[in-house]
Amino acid sequence: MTLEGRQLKVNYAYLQIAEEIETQILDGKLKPGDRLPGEVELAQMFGVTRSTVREGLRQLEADGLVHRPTPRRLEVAEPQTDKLTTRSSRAMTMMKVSFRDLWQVAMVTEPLAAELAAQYRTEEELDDLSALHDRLCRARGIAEMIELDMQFHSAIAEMSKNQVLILARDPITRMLFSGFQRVAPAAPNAARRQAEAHGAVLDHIAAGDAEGARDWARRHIEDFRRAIDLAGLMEDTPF
Amino acid sequence: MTLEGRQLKVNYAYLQIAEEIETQILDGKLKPGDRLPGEVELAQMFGVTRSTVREGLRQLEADGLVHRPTPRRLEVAEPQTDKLTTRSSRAMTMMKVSFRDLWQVAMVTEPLAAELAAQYRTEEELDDLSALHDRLCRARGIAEMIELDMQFHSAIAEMSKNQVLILARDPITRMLFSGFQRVAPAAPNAARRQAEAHGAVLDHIAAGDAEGARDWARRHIEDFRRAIDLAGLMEDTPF
DNA sequence: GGGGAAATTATTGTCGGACAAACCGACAAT
DNA sequence: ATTGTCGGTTTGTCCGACAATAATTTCCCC
Repeated sequence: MTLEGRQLKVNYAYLQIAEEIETQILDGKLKPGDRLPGEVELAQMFGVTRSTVREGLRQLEADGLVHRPTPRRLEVAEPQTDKLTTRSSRAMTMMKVSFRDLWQVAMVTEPLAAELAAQYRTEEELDDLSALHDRLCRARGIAEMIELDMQFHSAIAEMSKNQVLILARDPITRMLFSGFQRVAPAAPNAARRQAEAHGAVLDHIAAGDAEGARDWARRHIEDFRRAIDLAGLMEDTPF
Repeated sequence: MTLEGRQLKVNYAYLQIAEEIETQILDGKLKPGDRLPGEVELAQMFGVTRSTVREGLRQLEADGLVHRPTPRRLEVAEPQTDKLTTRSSRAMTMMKVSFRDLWQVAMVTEPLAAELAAQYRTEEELDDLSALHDRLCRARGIAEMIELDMQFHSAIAEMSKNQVLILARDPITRMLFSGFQRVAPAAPNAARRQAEAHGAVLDHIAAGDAEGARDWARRHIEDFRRAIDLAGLMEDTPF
């Protein structure tokens, strides 16, 4: 027979504290915005020293479950995408994802975002997107163009009203574009075609034509690939 | 002119330490598996107290950048998806994502996974997947079936060899299935059709037919939607 | 009486030291 | 070669303290 040696976790005090507060947050007993007691009080509540409490709080803080709007106000944080996004990006850099991996996924997320945006966009968002597109057309430097391009895509994702999609695609496009930055000089006339594609996507979203928006978005990302291919960066690890 | 008041972040000592170590890890000066000095030594290096070092380490630990294989061995961790996954799931729970959001994204990730799996699968993986499918066919309880179903999908994602996709889809399917668990009883004969779809996906992956695998995966997820629709859970917030 | 300035209080970040428990590595014993 | 023992380390936790500063209260003036 085999004795299963499940790793039993020692319950350190600071971890217990972090877990306790975490469960209370996830169970909804503590809601975003709720203020937490001071460290001394917490220490008394849990019967440990302030140092121990602090270590636990540092964890929760890093987890993004609590935050300090001002240095001495500790409250339950509301889930923020950017913390998670940077974390994901970091993981991706460490696991040395390839350009191809990023592109393959963007190839399905961006068209989906466009498709949904065409269905759920509001007039106001449409105006913003249009303004963004104008700025992009007038942009000069390559770095600026890429930055605006990324914003354009993000704006579309926001319009989809799909939190999951927003969360999932953000780190991906972020990395893709930041990697693209080093390729851009090799694809000089990508700019015009890019502007063209953006315009088409914008039009279809404005018209509420989901399929059209999706198809143009797909074409746009495919185009992206061509530029990367041209630079011979598709295979190796870009970061 | 406008003086932009960019929020300058006060650099607390424990944050500086965390950042310093973090950058060294991300820059590759410290590689996964590298052992870090003890806390006292770190304290001396940075010229702070051990307490301060500890708070910084707690942060890095929560970030998943370092970990302790054994309590007194601190080393650079290699990026682990599960830490990130749970974090994403937590964020999604808190932002109360809807079933629809999850489904819409799964609707593109799962077919992509199947498509890539058909191209890059190895014989060994194929055997494993097949075994998984057999187990699924013989499974009795609903909970067990759902668990195996999820594993089936994860296995396919692994076969895609696309780290980005794996990272992105994991929290999504995890939530989707865990939510599905409460719907399942309402869709009694979903099981057979599910097994059928799985079988078809498996066959196409085995045959290296990317498009066939993709289409069947899509059909499978669509089917999923029907079950959820049936339970009237598509609109509201499931978690 | 209300609004703003000054003073007070509370809380945080950091420090230094201390202790028991546990782990690690090596050595001895069977 | 496996097991038991031992000492040196390192960690988890604790205590107490201090300066800086945000938060709160008090006070003053209009």
